[in-house]
Amino acid sequence: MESSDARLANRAAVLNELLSRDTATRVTIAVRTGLSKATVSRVTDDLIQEGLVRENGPLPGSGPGRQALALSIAGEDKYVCGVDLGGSNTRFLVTDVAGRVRAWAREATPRTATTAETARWLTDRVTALVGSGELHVTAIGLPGAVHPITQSVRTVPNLPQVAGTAFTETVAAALPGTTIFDNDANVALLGEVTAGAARGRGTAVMISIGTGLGASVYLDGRLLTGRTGAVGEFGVLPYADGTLESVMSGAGMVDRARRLGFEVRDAVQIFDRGEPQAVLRDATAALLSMVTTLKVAYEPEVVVLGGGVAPRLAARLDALSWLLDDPTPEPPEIALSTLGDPAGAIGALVAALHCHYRAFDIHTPDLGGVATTLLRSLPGEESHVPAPSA
Amino acid sequence: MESSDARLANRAAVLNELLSRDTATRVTIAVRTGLSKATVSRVTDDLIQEGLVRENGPLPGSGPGRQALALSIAGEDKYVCGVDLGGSNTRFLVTDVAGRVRAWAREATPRTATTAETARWLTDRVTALVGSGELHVTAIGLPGAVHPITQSVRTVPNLPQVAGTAFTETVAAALPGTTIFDNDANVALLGEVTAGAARGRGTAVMISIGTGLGASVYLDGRLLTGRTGAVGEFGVLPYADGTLESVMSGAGMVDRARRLGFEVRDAVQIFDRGEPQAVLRDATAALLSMVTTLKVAYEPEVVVLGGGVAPRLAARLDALSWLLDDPTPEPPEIALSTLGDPAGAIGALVAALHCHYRAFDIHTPDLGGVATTLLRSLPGEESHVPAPSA
DNA sequence: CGCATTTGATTTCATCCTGAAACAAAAGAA
DNA sequence: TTCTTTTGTTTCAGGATGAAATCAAATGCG
Repeated sequence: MESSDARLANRAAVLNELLSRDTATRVTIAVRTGLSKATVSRVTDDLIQEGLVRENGPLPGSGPGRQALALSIAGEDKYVCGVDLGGSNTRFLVTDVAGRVRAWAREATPRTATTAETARWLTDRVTALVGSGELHVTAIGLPGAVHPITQSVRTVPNLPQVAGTAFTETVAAALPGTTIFDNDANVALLGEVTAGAARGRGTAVMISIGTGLGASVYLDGRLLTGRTGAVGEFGVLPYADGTLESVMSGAGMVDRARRLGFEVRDAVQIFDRGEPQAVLRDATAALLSMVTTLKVAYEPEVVVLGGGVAPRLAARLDALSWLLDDPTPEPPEIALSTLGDPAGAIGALVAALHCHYRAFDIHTPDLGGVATTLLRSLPGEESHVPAPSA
Repeated sequence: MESSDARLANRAAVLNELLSRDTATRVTIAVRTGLSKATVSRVTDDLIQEGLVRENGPLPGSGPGRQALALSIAGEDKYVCGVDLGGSNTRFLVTDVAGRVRAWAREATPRTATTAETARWLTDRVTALVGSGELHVTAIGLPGAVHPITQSVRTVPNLPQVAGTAFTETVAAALPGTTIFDNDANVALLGEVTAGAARGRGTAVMISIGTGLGASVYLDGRLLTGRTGAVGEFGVLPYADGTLESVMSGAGMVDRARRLGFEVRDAVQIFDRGEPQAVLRDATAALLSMVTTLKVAYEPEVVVLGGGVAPRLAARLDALSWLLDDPTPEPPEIALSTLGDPAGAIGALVAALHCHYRAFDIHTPDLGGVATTLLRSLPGEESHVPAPSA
């Protein structure tokens, strides 16, 4: 199938318009995209033919004149899935291709399982959540560097069974449709850029402080992964007599506290107690150093702090008021993740949607509208599996 | 003037073909670009109408058949200029819009002059070198961060008189055509990417170690400047008890050596003597640290070392064989600048050419051919001013 | 109730651009 | 001179767009 360049751009424009508003007609699309009514009509007809768009009933008109036909994204039974496979918990999110939520879940990750068992567990959960729907794309964020070409996974201290290509290949083989993998920090940032703290920003950086330490970079409208997917592994950089990760990651802080003779369960506890002070002070200083490096490296508009420890760290940052003596003319905003823990699953879902439409040569730069309506359908419950349909 | 998208792309394809080969005909262009003969003919006629392309005499044919008409970039009298305004020396390079060298010069920068005097000095030199030609674009690299929108210059310890907007505005007002400014490390990297050590690479990073310390980033085919032009100022990052710049820049090394009681003229002398060892050791370690940071931040295909000290440092790097124990799966190549000191002027000239053609909506992603032929016309002489033409 | 008005969607038509193919031009070879 | 070969132009069909005319359907007013 070969089509002209302009045609593809117009298809994308029409479809993006449909994705961002929940109700649209041919005329409103023409006005918003700047295309002529004729072109919109033709493109729309094509999209309907291809099954990407559906003509709903007539829209009740407000004034005189013919009733407009409501258009919407078709494919209530075509599903995409976003997964955030974490070191301790895993979140699943299933929507149709318009981003309408179908099911979600949050479960403990089987930490001691083998590669095959973990893969089986994950695909079983996805299959169960998808139910009778037709799964088109699954995007999985996981705590390791994912090679963008080979999909091989590296450096996974938290979840060693997914390293290499065995896990990704097994999962991809067991799931219908396309399966893509990416670093969990990357998909979390994609979530924040699409619908969270970095919404609408052209360039943003996210520091994810969980068990480990990760950074991810969104530059001029694209996630920066690097040739091997290792971009953002700032945790390995030397700091003091260790690495940044050893000082400011959750595991690193707990480790240091224990060596000082403190009994601690997790990093959050350290913050809540305010002890050991040395660990807290060093972690804050390390974060400061990391933000400085990120600033020089990318000049982001905003630095998003994410992960379980982030809210506590942010409070300390404010106390230091380090932003005030920043000599940079236009310093980045510092923001907390607004999506919180589900950011990864939401970002993975956004990646899955991008992937789905890319297969139709449709570039979907802004899924902000989709993601926002999606957010409203996600209450705090742990999981939701739809009743089996007839 | 409004034109279709495909038309612009084809214009660009034809013109890029002409820029990269010194001799071309309509048929060879059609073959190389994949366009049809008809389209090439039409586009070429347009370009000739606009004065961008010229039809030269018939090309002596090798076999039977009609003689082909040679085409070439028009505009022998339309000039562009690249300037590398350094802390101690300034290089000028003037070519026509096809990159054919017209004049060049290297002079000591007037360090104690005022802003107005420096601007006057620079514009006088450019005007003299341009002579009777028609200057279209001047690109100037200077040792400071240049705000990409306001063109305001920041952080210029080496050349304080160009800070702010006074210098850039004065120069732009005094020179005909368009004048653009950028950081000197950025234009040097543009030179290396176009015709030097990073030729043809999609992503590359350059560390420029001169009096000061600068890094520049070329990512996926574009120079990364950041919102305010401050991307790459890794020199300000803290290192040991100072900053990276204080440890591994030329000025910083000299300063540290003198504090240790050594009498040194410049950093090169420190390397040649091999003393003070502490200064050398720290500088090497700092470079190592910087390369590690750059690797994590961008995963470049190649790291280019430039600036006067670079060759000496590179020798030490080899001795450390630090590349061998690099745990990264695909570590970047480390390369010395192959353009050397003129890299900045060449890169500035490339930027000027890009700018010139961009005004015609023609994107020139690869000026490698132009820059290479340009290199051959640049012998080691200090300057060359053309004889005044009638 | 009939008809003008208004708004939505489609169709028609002029325009622009491309590529394939036919055609014209020019040079060398037999 | 005539044929062959290569270059460059012209012609024509095929897509695609936008403006405008046209068709379609709903409201409101006399």
